[in-house]
Amino acid sequence: MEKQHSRELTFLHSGDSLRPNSGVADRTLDDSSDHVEPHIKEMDFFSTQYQSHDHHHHHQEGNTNNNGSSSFIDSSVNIGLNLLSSSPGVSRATNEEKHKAQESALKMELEKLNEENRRLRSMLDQITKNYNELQGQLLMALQKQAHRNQQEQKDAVNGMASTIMSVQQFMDPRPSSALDVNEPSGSDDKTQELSASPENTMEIVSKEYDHRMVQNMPGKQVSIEDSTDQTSQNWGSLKSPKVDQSKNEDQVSEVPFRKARVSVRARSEAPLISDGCQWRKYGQKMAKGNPCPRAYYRCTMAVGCPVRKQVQRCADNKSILITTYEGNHNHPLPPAATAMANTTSAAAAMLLSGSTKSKDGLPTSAYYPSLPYASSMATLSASAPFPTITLDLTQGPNAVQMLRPPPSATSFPLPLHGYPQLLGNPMFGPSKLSTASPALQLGQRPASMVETVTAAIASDPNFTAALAAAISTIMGAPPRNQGNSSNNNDENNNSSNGVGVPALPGSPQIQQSCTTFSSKACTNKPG
DNA sequence: CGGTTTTGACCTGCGC
DNA sequence: GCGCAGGTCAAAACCG
Repeated sequence: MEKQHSRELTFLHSGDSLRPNSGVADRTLDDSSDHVEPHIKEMDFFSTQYQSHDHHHHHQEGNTNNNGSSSFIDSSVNIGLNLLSSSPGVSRATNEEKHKAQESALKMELEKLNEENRRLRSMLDQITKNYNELQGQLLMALQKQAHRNQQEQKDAVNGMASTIMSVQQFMDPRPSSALDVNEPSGSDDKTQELSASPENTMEIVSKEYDHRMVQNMPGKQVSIEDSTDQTSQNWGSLKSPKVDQSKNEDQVSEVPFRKARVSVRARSEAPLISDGCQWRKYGQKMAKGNPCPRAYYRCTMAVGCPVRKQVQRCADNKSILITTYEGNHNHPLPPAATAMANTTSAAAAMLLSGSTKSKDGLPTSAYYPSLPYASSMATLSASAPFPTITLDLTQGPNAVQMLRPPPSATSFPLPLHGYPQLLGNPMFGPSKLSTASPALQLGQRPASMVETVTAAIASDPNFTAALAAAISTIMGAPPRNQGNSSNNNDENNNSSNGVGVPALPGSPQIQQSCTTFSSKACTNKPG
């Protein structure tokens, strides 16, 4: 079991080289240490892992040789084992010695375990980072494609020029961020806002985007006195759309879409999905039609952070946890949180960009014909006050699914094929394997992989959230891009724009107004 | 002691 | 205008 986690982690770590034929690793371990106890294997594996990570990707990279890398720990571990198991009949003195030896061996093991834990953590961090990076690239690619689609539609429909314009600006990383950022009078540092972190930049952009949506004007006019105030303004604007709306009739059509909602449903037994941010609960309410209370959280990572989220279990299926994010962080985010933010932002961006084109505001769904999964994302709910995107991670590979009745569990395009690294993702593991349609999902092949990874990572909600975010994003992207880009650069961070996307430490265009995991799919009432 | 959670009250929007 | 429901506030309780 544990051995398997390790393996999974290894693959994840090596990232793109994740392959179905994990048997290689199996063999390596099995051959070299068949008689060693599981936990020992684990240690061995981890350490190996770590080494390979730090130096070069030893064997995992493609070298199928099974020897080598496991010697280090094995030897040390074996010492303890031998001490433990050898010699049933000896004198007392020897026994005492033996005990001492055992003690020391156990201590050593403990220490090693601790070390391994630390290493694992760093590995997880790295993995998360890698995912984030990939995600960012994918998002960019996504945006580009969406942009293209819009252009096409634009050609087809001229009347929508203004809205498309706003979308385009939204898509364009540089201008938008540059626009608003330059004037954070109240904020500490423009430079900080600009470059400090991807998140920041994105925040700014998103804010601007909000305003654009509200005022239907290309940016910057809105004075962003203070990032905090700004965002809170946006937040407030949610409640009083009519005020802004009164400015212009044209905007009327936009108003309902000012705030996109990204609804993500995921199976989780945990009361709360840790997404890398710090939250403070500020309220709880019983929502109509749902026996489970809805909890309200506020981001406390920064003083004025306007981001809030709602958490509620689905009335139909209480194993499904629905989390709703709203607002933009006005502070740097940890990797895990970034992933989530990026994902929801991207989804919302897609929704918004698509929504701008549907003047009816009808519950349309296919705004991105060329994006198989994205198409299902951009679904608007006519009844909802805000456009809502539902990232349904409780379904199958069709994980990303917007406000649509889930297709029968049998249909399986399995985009995962294109995303080997996803196979090891806990997000799919726990949900699918344990509940929905186990066999169908990943059952036959790398099922074990998923399971093990799931088991291994399930304990780390942060990681889960991050991966969930990454996945949900990836799922919305065309498989090809993913396959290519994934391999390019896990470690290469920002500079690695295999996709040809502007480097940007973070996709500025992404972070839009608000991201929401809403419960509309299962609990919300129309109205 | 500071931060978080709990929980009832309050505010606001919306439908009738 | 009234009632309902969603969302927020804020004091008290709780926790590390």
